[in-house]
Amino acid sequence: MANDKPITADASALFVYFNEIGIIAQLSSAQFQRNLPDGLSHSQFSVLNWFSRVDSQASPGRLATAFQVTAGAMTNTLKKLESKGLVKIEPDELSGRKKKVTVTLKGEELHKQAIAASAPMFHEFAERFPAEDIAEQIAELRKMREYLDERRYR
Amino acid sequence: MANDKPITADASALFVYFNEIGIIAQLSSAQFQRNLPDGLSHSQFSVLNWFSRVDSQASPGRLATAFQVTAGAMTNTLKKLESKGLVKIEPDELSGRKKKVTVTLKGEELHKQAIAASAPMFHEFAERFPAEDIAEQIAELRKMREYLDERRYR
DNA sequence: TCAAATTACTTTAACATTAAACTATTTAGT
DNA sequence: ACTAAATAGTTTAATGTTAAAGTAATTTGA
Repeated sequence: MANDKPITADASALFVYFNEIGIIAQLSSAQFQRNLPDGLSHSQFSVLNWFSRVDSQASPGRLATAFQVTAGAMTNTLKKLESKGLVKIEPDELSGRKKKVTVTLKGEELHKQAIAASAPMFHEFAERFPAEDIAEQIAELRKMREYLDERRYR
Repeated sequence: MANDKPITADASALFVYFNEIGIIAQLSSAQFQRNLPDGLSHSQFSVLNWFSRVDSQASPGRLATAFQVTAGAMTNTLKKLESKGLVKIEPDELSGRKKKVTVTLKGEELHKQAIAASAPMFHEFAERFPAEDIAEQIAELRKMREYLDERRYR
């Protein structure tokens, strides 16, 4: 295992960068979870959120990849969402191996409700952090997210 | 539960902001974990990293608070670190309820090794993202992290 | 065409985390 | 000084995630 290239200032800064991001993710998600409608876990919310953000339908495998969880974990999450009537799971008409998952109307509503429930929190943040700064940061963060997203398939 | 204040553009941007951060945290931590020395879990590494970043000693409770995990989870993590000789757990001489946790030399070395193992990855990132941009982003992220850190105690 | 490899999803055992109950110690109030 | 409340940490049962093995369907290629 030959890699004794020293850690440069740049690489070290990136370690700090990802560390800060990890802490913010943990703290903000803990805050957010407190406001979730009863019985909706973070992973369940994430699936509903994905449907509102990315596509209106997906296979279980596509969702598992998107969230970097195993197929088994996604089977579990989708079963719970289905049992609450928040998603619909149908066989895929093009392939007997796949399934087609879509959000139900009830699912969409609960997603909206979850977001609305944390609106006060977001407003509190918004008072403290200028919209312009956040917009700039989003642009930068998006670059990193897209890079990581591409990179992981290689 | 009366809060029907609508979600403004600002609050909505913050939702996107935290979403991007959450995805980056997930993808980068998954990458990072692949390089961890055998038998060192992410939570175990985090504790070692905290000691190198924040303080040279701590009680289990302080660590649990720092990572937003329950005291039970920290008991478990510390037991494993102790059984591998990476931390030392002693009674606190000032209080019979508390314990004093410190990193051992072996723990410090494994921490360094873990960071060194992911150096190639960080160098790859460093090529793609200018040091200046990262430095600016760290400054912004730090503000948010500090704000969240204060906020959670209220 | 048919056997082997791959793909999609599910099931299961092991492990990490949580909430809640529990033990032990310290602090506060009278 | 005593008692009640608070604090620090541990244990336990339940839940969610993973890795690995299992089932079923599809694709590849000789």
